[in-house]
Amino acid sequence: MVGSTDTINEEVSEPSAGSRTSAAILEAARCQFTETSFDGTGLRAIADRAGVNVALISRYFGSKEGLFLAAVPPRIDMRYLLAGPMQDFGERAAGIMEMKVVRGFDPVVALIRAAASPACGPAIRGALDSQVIAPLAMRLDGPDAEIRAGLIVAQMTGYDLMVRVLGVAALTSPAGGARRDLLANILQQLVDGTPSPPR
Amino acid sequence: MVGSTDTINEEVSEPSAGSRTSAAILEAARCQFTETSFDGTGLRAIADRAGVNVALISRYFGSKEGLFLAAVPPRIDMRYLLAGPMQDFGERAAGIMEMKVVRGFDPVVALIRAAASPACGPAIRGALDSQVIAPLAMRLDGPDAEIRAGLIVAQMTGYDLMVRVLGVAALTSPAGGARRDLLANILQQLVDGTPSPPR
DNA sequence: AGATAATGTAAACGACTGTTTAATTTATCG
DNA sequence: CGATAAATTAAACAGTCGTTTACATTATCT
Repeated sequence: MVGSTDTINEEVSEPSAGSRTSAAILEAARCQFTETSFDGTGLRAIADRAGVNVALISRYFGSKEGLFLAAVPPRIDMRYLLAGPMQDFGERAAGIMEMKVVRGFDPVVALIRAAASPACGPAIRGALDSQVIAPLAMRLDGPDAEIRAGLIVAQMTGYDLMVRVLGVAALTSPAGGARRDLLANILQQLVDGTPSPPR
Repeated sequence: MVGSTDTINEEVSEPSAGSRTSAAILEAARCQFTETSFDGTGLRAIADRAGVNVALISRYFGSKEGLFLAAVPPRIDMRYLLAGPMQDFGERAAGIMEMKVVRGFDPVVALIRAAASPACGPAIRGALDSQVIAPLAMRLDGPDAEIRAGLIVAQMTGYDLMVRVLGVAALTSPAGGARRDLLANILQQLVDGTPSPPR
């Protein structure tokens, strides 16, 4: 605080003890919120998973909500999804949806589970509106761009709900290519703005 | 139990006191489970809402899970949706999705909220598989009927999640006709089995 | 009426919730 | 080293959770 030379021998590669444990809490919280919902997760379960005392959670993150917002911030990275031409959006999106989770933490699942809780719902809705639907709608040509963007997000979220939260059989079987193509196709139709179809 | 004449003056129009209160509990539980999630709902809240003692819930329904299953049975009535020609499925489905809830109880919202809870997830997945996706897939022609049925359910569930649980702006604005037509259209494309589109 | 079963009530149960307090250990630095 | 600050701990806080128990009330029926 006095001068910059005070912490000269604190290497950047060695974080302080506090930041190490807070990082452990964050990772444990991410996995726990993914597996159990926001309401269904107890602070003790997170603390035990992180190998840390319960009181440290309140100390570092103030409250359970504060921990959740720090661990699973309602920020969805749209850069990859919106990069490149929009005529390949369906392919890109379907590719993302097929990805498996590597380390127990699935932010989408955590957010979907938290969306069921009235405490977190408003924050998630706001993030979805401003960070996902609005940017996506801006990239869509044709009429009713916002509605189509909303339907795209609905399809993708519903897919995640079916596959990753519920584990519905029809979409979890290793059908591979066909499922991916169908998903890519239907999303692309919403991007292109399906004309009133030939009846 | 002895004879059928024992309960001769018990009119069918006047239910017993027990069934009246159990009905009150059920209605209160339905509304409460719709508003709050399964985990987030306390038995006291339900009892107060029904104007009933808490202990009666355990008496009549055994446990909280028993009450939930009795109040919000994971049974989705597919008769209307599957009645009539499948070339009008999109229209019928979109019409259903636009319906507003009348009396605080929205079974779809309650089920979606409950799906977030690991306790209820399996039951809901099973019901979805056997009662919704499978019957729907059986009515679909063409290849990958199961996957397409799953995607249809994903679209509809995601839509409900966006609109009725989160209240996303892009899909709640009173755009009316356009939204309904787009939804009907995209669902119908999944029914018809969208051919690999002209690229 | 009197016995019997059904129905409702108040209170307590132990277990868990998120959070706070006070004491203790550990590290940092003059 | 001794002082100071950071980090950690165990314990307790007041609540709520779902459920159970023992008791009171009310209806049912011979």
